[in-house]
Amino acid sequence: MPTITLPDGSQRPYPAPLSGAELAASIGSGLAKAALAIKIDGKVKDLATIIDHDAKVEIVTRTHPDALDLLRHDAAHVMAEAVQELYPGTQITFGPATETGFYYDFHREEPFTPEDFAKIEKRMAEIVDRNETITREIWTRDQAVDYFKSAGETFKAEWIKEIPADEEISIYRQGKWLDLCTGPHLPSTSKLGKAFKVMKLSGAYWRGDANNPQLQRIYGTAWADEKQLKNYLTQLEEAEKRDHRRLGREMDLFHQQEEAAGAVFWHPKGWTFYRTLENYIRRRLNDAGYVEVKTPQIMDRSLWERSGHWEKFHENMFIVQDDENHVLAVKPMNCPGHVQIFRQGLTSYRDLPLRMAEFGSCHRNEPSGALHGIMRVRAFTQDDAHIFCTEDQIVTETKAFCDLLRSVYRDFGFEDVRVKFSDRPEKRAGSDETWDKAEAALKGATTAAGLEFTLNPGEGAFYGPKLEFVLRDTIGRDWQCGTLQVDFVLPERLDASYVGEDGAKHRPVMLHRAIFGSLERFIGILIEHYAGKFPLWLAPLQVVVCSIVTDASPYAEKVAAALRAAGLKTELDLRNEKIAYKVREHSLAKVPVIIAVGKRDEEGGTVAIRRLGSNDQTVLPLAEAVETLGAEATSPLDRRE
RNA sequence: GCCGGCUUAGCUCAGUGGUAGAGCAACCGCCUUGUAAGCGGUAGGUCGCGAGUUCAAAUCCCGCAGCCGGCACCA
Repeated sequence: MPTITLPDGSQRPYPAPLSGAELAASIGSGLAKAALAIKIDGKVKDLATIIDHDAKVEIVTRTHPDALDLLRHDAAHVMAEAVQELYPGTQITFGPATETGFYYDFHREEPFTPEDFAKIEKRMAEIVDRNETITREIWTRDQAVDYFKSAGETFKAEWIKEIPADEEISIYRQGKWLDLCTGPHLPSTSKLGKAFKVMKLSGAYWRGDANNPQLQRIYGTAWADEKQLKNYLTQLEEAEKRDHRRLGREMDLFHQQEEAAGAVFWHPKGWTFYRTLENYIRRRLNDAGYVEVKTPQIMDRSLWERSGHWEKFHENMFIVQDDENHVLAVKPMNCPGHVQIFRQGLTSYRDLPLRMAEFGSCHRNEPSGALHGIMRVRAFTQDDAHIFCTEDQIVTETKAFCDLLRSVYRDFGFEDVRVKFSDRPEKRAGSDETWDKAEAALKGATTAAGLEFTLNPGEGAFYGPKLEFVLRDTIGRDWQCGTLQVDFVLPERLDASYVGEDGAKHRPVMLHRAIFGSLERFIGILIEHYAGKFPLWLAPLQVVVCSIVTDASPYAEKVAAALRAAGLKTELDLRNEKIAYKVREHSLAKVPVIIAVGKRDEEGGTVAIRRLGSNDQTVLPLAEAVETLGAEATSPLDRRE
């Protein structure tokens, strides 16, 4: 005798247990038709699920927040069925829903190619039209293993053996096709609809391990209706337009070339931007009580051996050998160098915390497949610093860092910042006691800083646990930039010590921390975040002054000089071209302010200002324009006061 | 590093075995112009690199590199 509570709060008693489909039908025939699944006490289940107890139940239709996951998971199954029909001998493995769609990993000797996509999509549409009923069955373990083995599905068979004994083996059948799956699923393939598209192809390792065989992953996207699909595809195009590699070229910021794979050639405008960023953070660090240092690019192997980097990372380090057979390494990080500075002379507890910063130019020999524009490079610069402090100071230093970081991110328009806490990895240095201490300290400090975090188990650095700061850009993508890592290991290994109040030697704790992470990557993120349309204070070129007629050239020069005197990065365009031509060109180059001057302006002492993204102009007296733009170009550093 | 794709002029791209093409950009003229492309002309390429097949290779085969999309990695 279940009593069912619906989302509107109404309660319905039923004389006997009933399925989700029956429930939907009892509420209305329209709902029965639209129903895809039910959500019982917060869990999405098949429509065929029998409700035999009092429960809160929602009918999941296409517009329900949980519908997309369901549709996408079904799209994965429908695609797998299509692929197995089209390419006999292909083995199925896993196929989950993703944030924007789904994928399915297949094993097949012959590679799929993008030419297969249309064929697969067509067959998927046919399977939708066939309206195959989807049913759930519970099999015994042996039955399932036997079945998949005899069907030649070795991956599935292997997987079943590893499912914990107390879990049900559920099989979903649609038409002649079936898959091992926990579900839930739609009642039939027609409910999927046709708002899906097979998108791309890639390799993926069986169970995510590079030692395992490689599978072929086919990705697709799926939506509740055609409009959503179209909308998503448009969004992809928009994201492509703000690709930093494309904008970097169009805005003449930087280039890369194959003789220096994984490195950046900064052009004048790009380097101006870089320096703006560097100077900004330099001042923020200075204000926060950091000192800046510079340590050697190349240091002897022995130092890297002592620090522990050699053992763990030497394959990813650039190694050099000199004439006298010394083996050296180009620095992949700055911490060992900073410890060397710390070790010079005696340090008192009164000197702590010592916050040592460096714009450290590092090289890491990243795997070729990892490189990506200026976001993932082999030569990069960190806004790195190490805070040498006592254990007691971890909490206040962590809190101060978190505050600084959030304030910096806000200056770049990033309001939404999340924190991940990564604890001890399998391969690590230091004793379990040390790790207990480090993890407890960092957790305590994070909580004290008023931050919420999600746990990222086993993802810590080899020397200590870490916080990772993830920011969200204007188009909703997440980027991990900042980090703070507690390290009890390196001071020990490199023998850093300070003299305590008690006159005895103690080990300092090191906090490794960065806000941007890598300047190169952060610039890439900013380019995409702003789509190249930088706020005035960041723009590497702020104003272009264009003459409308040649006779106005002297006045244009005067205007440009006045802007430059006010500190604005200004260029002159005196070319013999129509003003519309110049406006178009500088707009495409994403110059934030275009000033056009002709005879009228010269006579009136005015300028016509056109802002990027606007089709209007504002005519202002020159002095007023200089003042307005000058104020707007002020760095947030000077606005703060 | 692994899987798949790609690489032709500065950029975007056409060209599937028979003398390398287009648009835009560049350069040179004309035009003196009021807010997103005025007009005309000129120049520009060892078709990523190397080796092979062929009378003949941008095109077919092999190797390598780089890039793109993922996977794995990310101190």
